Amino acid sequence: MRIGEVAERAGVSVRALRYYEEQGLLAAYRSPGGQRHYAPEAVERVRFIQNLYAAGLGSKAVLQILPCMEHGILTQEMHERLLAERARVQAQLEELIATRDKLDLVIRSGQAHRSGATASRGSVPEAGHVT
Amino acid sequence: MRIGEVAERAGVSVRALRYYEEQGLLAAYRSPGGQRHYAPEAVERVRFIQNLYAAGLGSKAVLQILPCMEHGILTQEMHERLLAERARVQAQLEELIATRDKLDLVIRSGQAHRSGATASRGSVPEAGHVT
DNA sequence: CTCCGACTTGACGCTCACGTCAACGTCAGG
DNA sequence: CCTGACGTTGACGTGAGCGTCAAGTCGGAG
Repeated sequence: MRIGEVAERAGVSVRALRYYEEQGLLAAYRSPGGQRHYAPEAVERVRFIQNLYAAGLGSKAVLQILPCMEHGILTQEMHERLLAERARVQAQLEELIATRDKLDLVIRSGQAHRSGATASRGSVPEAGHVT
Repeated sequence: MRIGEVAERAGVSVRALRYYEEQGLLAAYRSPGGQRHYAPEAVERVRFIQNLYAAGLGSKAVLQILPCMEHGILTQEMHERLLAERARVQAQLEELIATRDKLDLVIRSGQAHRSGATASRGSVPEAGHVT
């Protein structure tokens, strides 16, 4: 696959893919003319990179974590690093849940202040969340 | 309270508080000499601002959402806006959970490749999460 | 009154994950 | 060979949420 197709399938820009290569996150074979060609697995790899970015990790962190995905070899240091990153993700997760619940409070209290009946189509948060 | 105390209690920098005021997110009374003085509630307000930032909202979004926290009045437009933001937070939440689980997979598979016994002190992820 | 730490207003710097423009090369179809 | 879509490198731009320095002011203890 060439860069445009990968970009479209993974839902990112072409520029982003070149940036990933520049950061050492995503390798590409080159055609004789110099064009990048990617293996099909690149698409999922890019999606995972996006996940890590969304989790608040920077390029350096992603660069250190990504190799472990592929070959599954963990040094002692990498193992601790992964645990630390997992903990950060988990903490961020719990903060996000708290924030979501605060938003729900505002929405529900606002609901009480409204006059007419508003049909709730499943998007209105109910009390007692599990996830 | 003056700005330094608010900053310390809320766990942010003095610069951040001035930035919030600049963005209209956090009002402050002024002493005759021009120094900022805050009500005690400012601390929690700042924490909530941080929560919203961490949830990926920008200053504009926070600016529109914050007033609803205080007086609890919701226009139709604001209600929809809040629902939309909640949906985004929820989506981000689910992506984060997926990312965490992927990290767990890497950690656990790496665990299998290790030689000796590694004492798990509750920090090693187990299968079958609920939250 | 003096002193010193906390505060003030600018204003510029920084990081990061790209966006965007310029100028040019590649490649498959007709 | 020609065309047009797609690709290349290089470089500068962007936006947000502050960090940081400069030069001066405020305010309470002694």
